[in-house]
Amino acid sequence: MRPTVHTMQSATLSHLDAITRACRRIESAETPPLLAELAREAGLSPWHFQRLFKRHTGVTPRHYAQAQRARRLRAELQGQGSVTEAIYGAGFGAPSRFYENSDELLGMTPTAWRAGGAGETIHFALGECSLGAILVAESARGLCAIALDDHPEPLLRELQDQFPRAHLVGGDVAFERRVAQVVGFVELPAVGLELPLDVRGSAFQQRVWQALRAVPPGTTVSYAELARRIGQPAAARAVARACASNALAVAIPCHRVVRADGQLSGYRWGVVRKAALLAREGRSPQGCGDTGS
DNA sequence: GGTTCTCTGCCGC
DNA sequence: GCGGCAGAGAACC
Repeated sequence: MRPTVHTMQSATLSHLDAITRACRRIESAETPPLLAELAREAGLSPWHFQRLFKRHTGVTPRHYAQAQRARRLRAELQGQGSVTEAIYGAGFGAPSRFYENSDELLGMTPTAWRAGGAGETIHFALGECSLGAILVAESARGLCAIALDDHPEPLLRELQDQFPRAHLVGGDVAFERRVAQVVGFVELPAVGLELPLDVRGSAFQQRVWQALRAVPPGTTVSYAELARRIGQPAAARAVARACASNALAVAIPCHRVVRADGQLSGYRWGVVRKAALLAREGRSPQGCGDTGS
């Protein structure tokens, strides 16, 4: 667009482009392409390409390929073939390769996943709290969604998008008590939430969310600091994306992540709610930027 | 259990 | 910013 900025940004832009192409390449490949191959296509050395890839995506090319394979396995398991066929179809060299890590990949055996996962039942309920409408959803493994909005309708649509194949069950009286419990927690996060969480995400996202849960109420942390805490100081942007992908408001306290200067950055469920949550925890949203690093 | 591939720290240009 | 090496470790067969 503007030729004057060309020299400043072209390197970064072409990197992003090359990494995006590499991602698409990994996604479409039958078996994961070699690092050297991806690097050659990006016009970079394997070492440098590997570093760039991780800086921008938060994961290494291999991790990305593994996540891709896990996604493909879930898709294969939706089909009619045997579990073994699905495992081979997803790109595993042998069933044993998969079973070594099945718990990490699916959280259960593939047969159980197929039986319960695809036709999974998720109980949900909508309620009201001081922050507006709230939706709470729970799978057999634990709470899988806590979401906030001004109105209940978008929350329900969002839940349907999040679990398109699941059997969503609302209006369950027993479950209403669970919602009351969660609302109580949202009103007073310091009391803690003693409920199992069904946290679904990539290995990287899981690490970020785990680090978030270690941030105590009444304190805040910057994206950069959070990136440091998971041992990837250069991955602040990827950390921010992982925070934004959080499906469990307040339980995974992404509202406690603020910009390095203490200003509030975005919040999936609205910056106003983020400010309210922080104020409630005894942390004024501004002028407290020192995250104590 | 050996081989191949990946990843990272470090250094040089 | 980028390339390259060494060494450790993971993944694979």
